[in-house]
Amino acid sequence: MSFNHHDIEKKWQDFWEENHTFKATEDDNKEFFYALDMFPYPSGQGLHVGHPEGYTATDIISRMKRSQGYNVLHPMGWDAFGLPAEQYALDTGNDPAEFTEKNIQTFKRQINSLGFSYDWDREINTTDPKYYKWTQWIFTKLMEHDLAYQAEVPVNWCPALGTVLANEEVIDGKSERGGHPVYRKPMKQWMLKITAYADRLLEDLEDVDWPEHIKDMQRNWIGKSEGAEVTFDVKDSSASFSVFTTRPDTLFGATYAVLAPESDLVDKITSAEQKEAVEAYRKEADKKSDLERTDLNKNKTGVFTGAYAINPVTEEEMPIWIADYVLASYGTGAIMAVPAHDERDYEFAQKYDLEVRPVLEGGDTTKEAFVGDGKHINSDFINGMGLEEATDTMIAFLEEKNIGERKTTYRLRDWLFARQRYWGEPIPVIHWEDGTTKAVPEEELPVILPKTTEIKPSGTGESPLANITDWVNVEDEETGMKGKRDTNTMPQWAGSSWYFLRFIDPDNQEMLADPEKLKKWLPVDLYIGGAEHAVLHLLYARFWHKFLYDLDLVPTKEPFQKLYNQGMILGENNEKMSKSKGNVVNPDDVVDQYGADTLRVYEMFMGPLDAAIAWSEEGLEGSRRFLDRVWRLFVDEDGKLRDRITTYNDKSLEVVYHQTVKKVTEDFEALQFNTAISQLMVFTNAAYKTEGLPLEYVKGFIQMLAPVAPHLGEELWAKVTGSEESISYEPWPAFDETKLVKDEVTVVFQVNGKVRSKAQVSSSISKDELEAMAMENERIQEFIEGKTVRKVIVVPGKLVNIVAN
RNA sequence: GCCGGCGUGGCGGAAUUGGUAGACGCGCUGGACUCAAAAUCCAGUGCCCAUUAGGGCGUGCCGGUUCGACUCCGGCCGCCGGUACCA
Repeated sequence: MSFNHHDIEKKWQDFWEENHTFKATEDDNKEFFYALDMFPYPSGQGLHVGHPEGYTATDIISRMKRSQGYNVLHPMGWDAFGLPAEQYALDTGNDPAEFTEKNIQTFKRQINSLGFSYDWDREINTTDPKYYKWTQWIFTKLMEHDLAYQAEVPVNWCPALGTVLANEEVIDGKSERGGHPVYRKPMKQWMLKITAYADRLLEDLEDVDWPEHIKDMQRNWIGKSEGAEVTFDVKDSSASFSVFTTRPDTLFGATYAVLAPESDLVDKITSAEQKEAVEAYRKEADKKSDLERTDLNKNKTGVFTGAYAINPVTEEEMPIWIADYVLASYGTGAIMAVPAHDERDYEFAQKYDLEVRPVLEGGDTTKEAFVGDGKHINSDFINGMGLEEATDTMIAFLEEKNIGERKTTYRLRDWLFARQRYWGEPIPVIHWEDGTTKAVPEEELPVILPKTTEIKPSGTGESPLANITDWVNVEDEETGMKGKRDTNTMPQWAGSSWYFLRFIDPDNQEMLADPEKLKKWLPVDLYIGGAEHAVLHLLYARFWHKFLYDLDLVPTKEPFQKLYNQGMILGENNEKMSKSKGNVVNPDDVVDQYGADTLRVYEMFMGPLDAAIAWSEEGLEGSRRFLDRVWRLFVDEDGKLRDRITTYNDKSLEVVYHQTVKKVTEDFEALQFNTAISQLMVFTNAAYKTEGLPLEYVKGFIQMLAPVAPHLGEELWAKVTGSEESISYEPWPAFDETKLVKDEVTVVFQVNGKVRSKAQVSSSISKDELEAMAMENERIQEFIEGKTVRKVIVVPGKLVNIVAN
């Protein structure tokens, strides 16, 4: 007889709900633990088998921590604004709010069917005005502190659709839907000045317990780079321009300069003869998207402007070119080219026959650029110096002459925060007829997203909100001044940048969260989610958190102390699961056929949490078999407790039990669930081979199993103890260090590093005794006969190695 | 190209202050139970040679350090993830 998962899973899910078993306690005598999952976007597809992997991991930790006497905050919510709902609305004419609500209900049902211990009293939804009031409020605070500003930024404008498209909606310069041409068009956009926090976002990575590769990805994204800014005068002109360089020490080798084609300076300096060529080139560059410009980087192109810059140290003339290998958006949008010591400049110089002047020893600049360190040559006052000294000397020189300075730049750019979409948080701003732009005051928040039956493109590039004139047009009650609401909405990243704070105090009407409560729960102790959010979500959330920290609204510099990324679950054919490949596993089917506990055990047992591993139906069956085996160990065919369970302890399971408590506890803590489960199996196998099962061990074992298989855990606990309480708050089992060691251990005897014999010995045997035993061993004697023993290595309790020749 | 990670049986994976390689599971083989099958329980299972006893080989490849290397060092090969005219 095996257990009926349909019955017991329903029974305990109902029990937990009725008793609010997982309502977070806030007892000041206990420690606080915050275990968080990246909340999902509730897509129409429903839950994927990948979702429960991370959710199960945090759930196991949450359940163990409750047992260990912590207050545990383990919440769930919905990141429910997003493009798919809007596209669905556009296609079908349905309300995205209704569609989203339906999806949420599906997700919630599926999540609950898996037995996660969420405190649903704290459920939040980013599309709920009670929630996004505070998202908007944070935006107004950012405005107040000059961290939100408007700028002209090019967008993907599709005239045929009358709308602006996201990058992922543009394929080869055409709209994904309809294949219409897409152009880059400058539009006024809200930007957030995340660059003001670049240094802190970089430095504070040192303080968090995150996987090193994720930290690296963030470091690369921020892309701090140190060097100097140098000003160049343009010959026969009052104009000048600055360049950023990481190698100011090579200034003597700068033989030409390049401006980004978009640079305003180009108009001023281009000579009459070159005007036509320059204009033609700029037009070409304009057509290319950023992606194309960087993609097609093998073949550099450019045009001479006819103007010359003066090299401030050599005072020689340097031709000024424009080329799209120089990006307007990085540094100053202009470079000094040192072809002898920069690969890109070298390639360009070769193509257009520009001078290559080596200023460093080493390498052969007739063949390729030399980018290493070397003694400076052809460089006047820095000749003979190495990289560091030459750089410092050059910067000192530039600063003294007032033609340059030490400078740090970042790859990180400001956050484009506006979307020309309907389904998002409205930007809480009014543009008044007197030309002023003001944030909506706090008491008028939230600015509610108006309901509409027609979500259609405005045709102007503005969001569909522009069509809703009653909503757009406002009048100041006191002064009668007229104004228009901003029709932009926020990107999906907005709501997810602070949701972990709201979980701490989800119903607060007065503020985003009570500081006292934040102090207790923050930072998040464990945050698990997919690696696809390694950069953007985590960087944005850190930025907002630091901003709120500066306003004294949150108590910690960093939001997430420990981060972990679950891996991907692949299809049985080892490929990414997708409908087209027909290898998608639906969690509903698994839960129906094998039960939630089986799914949880299987996903944790597959391998390391962060690995990408293929699904295996046979492996899944094996996990169910293990749970059945556990059930039968304690329960007989009639559903009665087996009389093997006894209060008498014959000690036959003592060592393995204490080892199991130690290993499971430590492995759970380290998120090594596969080896923890393996240890539970080891105990089960040992228990099958012995007569009596001490009650104490049975209870401890069930407690360790329960975080992974909670329904079975509760059911067995009720049967074994007769308790009517949940197992959730029973104190976690402890192990006794002195009982971990067996009296007898197997040692191996080696000759020249090869195992030749084994022996059972008392674990307390001395080194000398062990050595003597080895030397007397018959097999060993055979092997060392006629040889001279050179050395004997004895590792107590492990081995003896005899070196002989 | 650069950065990060990985490479262990038929398969998923264990084992790192250097000390019995292959825990645990899957699969497979045999046995018990059964009229039979399924399920279950028990046993075996890295590869090669050998009837056994036993021997040899073995953690991507080549080399090194060491009494002893999956683990440390040097050099290759392959795979995965991230990222890229970032000056």
